[in-house]
Amino acid sequence: MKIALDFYRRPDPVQVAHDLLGKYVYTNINGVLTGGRIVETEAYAHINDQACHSHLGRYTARTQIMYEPGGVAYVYLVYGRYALFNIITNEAGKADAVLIRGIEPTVGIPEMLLRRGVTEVKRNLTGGPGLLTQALGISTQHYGTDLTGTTIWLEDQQEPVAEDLILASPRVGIDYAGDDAALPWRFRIKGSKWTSPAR
DNA sequence: ACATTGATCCGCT
DNA sequence: GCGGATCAATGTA
Repeated sequence: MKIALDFYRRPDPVQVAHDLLGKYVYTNINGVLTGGRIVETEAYAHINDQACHSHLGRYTARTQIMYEPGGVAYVYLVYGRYALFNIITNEAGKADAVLIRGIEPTVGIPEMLLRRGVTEVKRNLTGGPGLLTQALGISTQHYGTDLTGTTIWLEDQQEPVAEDLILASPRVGIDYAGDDAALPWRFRIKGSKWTSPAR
């Protein structure tokens, strides 16, 4: 089942990030299907969260898509090298987002190896936010893509993740956010070898 | 128009 | 465990 808009438009991005674990993300780019199971996410909120690009109503050329109704892709370049794939959540004007940080590859593995320029199926194929975008072929040209369309979409395969397998911890790489960096808004499936290295 | 800064990854120690 | 790559977006003037 493709995930419908009401899933993304719920008001709490932390809940959406939590619920995305165990779901599947697919891309069909240049006619090639690739995809995998989501094992790591992070939530960003537009209020009371200095780490979020839209915090306190910042509205710029980069962040304008965040103010759309939930269910579109927010892709941006970080450190001049890596595209990061976010899902916009909540209703129009409430610019929340969930960053997809890690997936377990399931479909189109040969193509993903090719795109990543590696030969082994191990963590550095899709385990990390800048890596899974390369593997899935997601780039900044997918900024604003409708996630209920046929280029990038998510599916619920009815494989819920047991609550005691979900690890909530502080987000990484956002020291500039002050106290908000301590919020436990990073979700991982315990024991998955496809998440970012432990910290 | 210019200077600063990252929601990261990789290679070397 | 640490530092460098590398550049678009953002803030400041």
